[in-house]
Amino acid sequence: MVQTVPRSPSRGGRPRDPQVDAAIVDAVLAELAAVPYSKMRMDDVAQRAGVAKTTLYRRYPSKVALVRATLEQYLTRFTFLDSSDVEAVLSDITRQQVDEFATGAPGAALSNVCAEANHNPELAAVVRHAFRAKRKELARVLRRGIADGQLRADLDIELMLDLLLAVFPYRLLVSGEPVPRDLAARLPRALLDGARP
Amino acid sequence: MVQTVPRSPSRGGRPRDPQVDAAIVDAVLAELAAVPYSKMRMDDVAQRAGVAKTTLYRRYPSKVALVRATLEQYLTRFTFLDSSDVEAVLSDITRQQVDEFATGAPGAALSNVCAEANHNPELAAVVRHAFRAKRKELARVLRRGIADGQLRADLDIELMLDLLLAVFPYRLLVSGEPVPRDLAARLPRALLDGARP
DNA sequence: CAGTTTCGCTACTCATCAGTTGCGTTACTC
DNA sequence: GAGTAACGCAACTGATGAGTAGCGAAACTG
Repeated sequence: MVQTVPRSPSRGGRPRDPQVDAAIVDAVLAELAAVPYSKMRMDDVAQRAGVAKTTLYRRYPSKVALVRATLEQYLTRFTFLDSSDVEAVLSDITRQQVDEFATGAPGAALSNVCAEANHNPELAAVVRHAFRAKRKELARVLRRGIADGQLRADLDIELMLDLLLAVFPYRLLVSGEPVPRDLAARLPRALLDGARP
Repeated sequence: MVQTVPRSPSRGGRPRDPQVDAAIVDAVLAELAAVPYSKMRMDDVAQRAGVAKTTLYRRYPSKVALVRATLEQYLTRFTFLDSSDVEAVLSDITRQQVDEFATGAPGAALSNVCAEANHNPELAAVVRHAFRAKRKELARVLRRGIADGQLRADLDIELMLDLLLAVFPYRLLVSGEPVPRDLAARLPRALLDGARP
């Protein structure tokens, strides 16, 4: 867990402006949506946040620390639907992915970070930790589905997880094709066709 | 189609060494397997190829031109199995992908280029052209499978293509997990489970 | 042979950008 | 008020790396 540079413990002095914190995070996400990590410039982040570059370095020791902290904050937003209906849970997951990846800056930023993470261990750790957590949760859903007879007993769970999570990044990062919104419904339907007992 | 810098048309003079051409291509693939595009240095390519940097610039006007030309050459290697058995064709495709992505420098280079292509239109064009060609060919296989009754008539072909091609890049670029070799068999099997009439 | 082009080598130019420094100002605490 | 830390601003350092220039030598053509 990357921390911002902490204030020195002694009290007193002008307090940090929390609006500045928020503005910086937003600016990083916006910049990363537009350019890859390697081309994201600290000057641009500062300017977009309406902040001096020195202010960035008062909070984060380096560019990578800034991005890491921003990502960690961003990646905690995913949630899981609490339902015993496997198809409902999976549809909800894919719908969230469509919302993230198909539209808006954060999804584009995430795909850019994935691209960079390929050879930036610091960022890879953050991204992979988040995706692993998601996989773990999803695996539990599938095992429960097997236990109560919604899914085949010999289901290839690991592969199923890949298929659920792979399509959206693939379209953004590799094929470059747009992500149609109805994919949120088509994906779990197609996968479950082969997964029922 | 990026060309090497052509020799001036007048004949005479020392001919280009074709071994140098090959060494350069190999060196680019090897470098790109180790570092992302943005960190690939022309000096390193030259050194690995056992060639002077000026020699690179005699053939390619810029870094991006060098990488593009190398990729175009590399991406023409994929082939399709000529068989009427859909599962056989799909298994062959996934096997080729495993060979490419799970092992060896070229696959790692490709994933690195995919990462860079995310915001480098010049490279994106090359990669996407190659993947689009592959999709087209695969779509034909699936339609044939529907026509002769191997596959369901209401199969979601587009989604099927995504699922066939997405898993390997996903593992490399996003989840960072290794690509087990038996995925080549598990993937088409799982997909066909839900695709038969 | 003369002419031409490739090639290795060394050294250079030049732009970019992360991170720093110093200073004046502002907003708090005691 | 005095002390302290957050801010903006502007100028700077220092490293990195794409692309270039000039040289001497090697390899071909006529």
